[in-house]
Amino acid sequence: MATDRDSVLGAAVGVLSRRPTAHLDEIARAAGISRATLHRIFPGREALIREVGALGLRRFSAALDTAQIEEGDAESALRRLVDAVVPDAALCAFLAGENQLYDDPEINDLWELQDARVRALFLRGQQEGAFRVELSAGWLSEAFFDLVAGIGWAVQEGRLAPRESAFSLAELFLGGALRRPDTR
Amino acid sequence: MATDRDSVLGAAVGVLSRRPTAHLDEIARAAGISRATLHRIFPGREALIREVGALGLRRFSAALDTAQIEEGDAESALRRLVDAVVPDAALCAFLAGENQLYDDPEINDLWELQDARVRALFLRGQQEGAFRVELSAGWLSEAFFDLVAGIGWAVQEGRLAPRESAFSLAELFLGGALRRPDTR
DNA sequence: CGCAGGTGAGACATTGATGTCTCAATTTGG
DNA sequence: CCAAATTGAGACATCAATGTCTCACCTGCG
Repeated sequence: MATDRDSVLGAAVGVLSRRPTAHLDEIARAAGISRATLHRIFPGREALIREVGALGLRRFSAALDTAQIEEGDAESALRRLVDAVVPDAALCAFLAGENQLYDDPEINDLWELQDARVRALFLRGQQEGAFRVELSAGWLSEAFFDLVAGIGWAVQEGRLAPRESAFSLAELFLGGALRRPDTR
Repeated sequence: MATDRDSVLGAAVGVLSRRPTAHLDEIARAAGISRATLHRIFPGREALIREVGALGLRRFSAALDTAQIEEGDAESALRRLVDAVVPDAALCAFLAGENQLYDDPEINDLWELQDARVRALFLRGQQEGAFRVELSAGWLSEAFFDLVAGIGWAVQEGRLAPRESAFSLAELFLGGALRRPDTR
């Protein structure tokens, strides 16, 4: 039963992260069920969207836990976070595109909580001297999420190999595009 | 007349980049005109969306021209591009969120053209030894656009000061989040 | 075999946004 | 000052997506 819901949610993510306005028909077909059954599982479109959003936030939160971002040095913590979050990049892409979700106070609070954890990581890294202080922790946090979403889109549309995605994200975000003349 | 269209398009961008599904009522009000007049200027919602998309691509193309990205060393060219594109970041945010636009072959071709120019810039930079070769030019190009869009959203929602936006974009994208132990 | 539960297909009704029209009010231009 | 043109407000019609219902069918199970 729970498996059923989750598999439907997974299919919904695949469709909605690309086209947030996809019809229920399309989502149902992607999930391999009929529109009637989709309605039996989720009372309506709004409920479905909210469930997908909630799933995304749960997964993101779980990734923060898995990566233990509060532990160890900040750079290593961020690298662990990249590895933990990349598998759910499509879900993050959905979250990034669906601003409307944040009208819901419950969703919004949950998001604030996770975002605060990421900001704290960057702030800690700045205090440790690992991250640059010229860029605000808030912007680092937001840009990180933008790039995670970008990874999700690129992988889904076949522009980026899944195997390369974690490396591409971590290296660009941490090291930037410029080649370092020296480097240890 | 042309001014009229453009000012309406500007207002439409402000609304649509945040909520791509905003009603025509809302867009008309944001533009300070009635829904009837909006309809007189643009035959329908689809036409309006397409016009906004076309405007975005024209502006982006103009930014590439202004920055003369084919001239000089790649890093400087990219810094010029950042300065040129940041004022139109909201428009880029709209383009990034409206995947549906790329169903239109005309829009899609125009996009391909601009994207190719940016990719060429990164490729050139890699050959010059300025940009890292471990990251594909395609990914650099895409990530750059993701961050431009992120700048657009962050500025619009007041999370980032407009004055800081060009700096934040250029520094994060070029130099990454890590503090460089030495630097030149 | 027969029954219960769940599913898919389709037929509706409903709803909300969009497209179209009219008309009075205002502005523009001579 | 008057005529023409433009606009805003509102009343519809239209249309597409959604929500709801029915019913036949299959599947699993006793």
